[in-house]
Amino acid sequence: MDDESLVNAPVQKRIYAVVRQIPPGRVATYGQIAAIVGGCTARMVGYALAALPPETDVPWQRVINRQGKISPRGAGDGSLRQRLLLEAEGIAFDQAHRVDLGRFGWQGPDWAWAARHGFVPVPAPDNR
DNA sequence: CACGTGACAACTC
DNA sequence: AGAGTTGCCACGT
Repeated sequence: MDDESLVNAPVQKRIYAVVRQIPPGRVATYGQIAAIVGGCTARMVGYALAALPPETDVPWQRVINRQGKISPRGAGDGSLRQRLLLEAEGIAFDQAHRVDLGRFGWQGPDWAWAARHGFVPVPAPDNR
């Protein structure tokens, strides 16, 4: 089915698929997405999200940098919108405009889902 | 805490 | 068919 096509799909498409699996009220980092997709660097994730249309179904807003902060984006207004969207989902920002990845950090997609898309083996998401 | 480095893919002309 | 341009990082020292 289309799911398997994902394996042959361009990297960006795979990234979108993973980001789409992030549940509301949860945030993931570029590096995390990159690690799940595999063979992809964190920057590639940023590039992919930057190429997303304004009406995409991909929750790009839930993807933030490793610092737990929102990327500055070119204009800067987009960052504000992203923050509002996250707050609307229940994500809390601290005084430093940072999100506690330990609380809201996404633990990764379901193994069954990942396996279905050929995202296995998935690198250990910091079992901590 | 700040700076510099390392590193890729997709789109358009 | 090829080349150039554009684009929301992470890590170590």
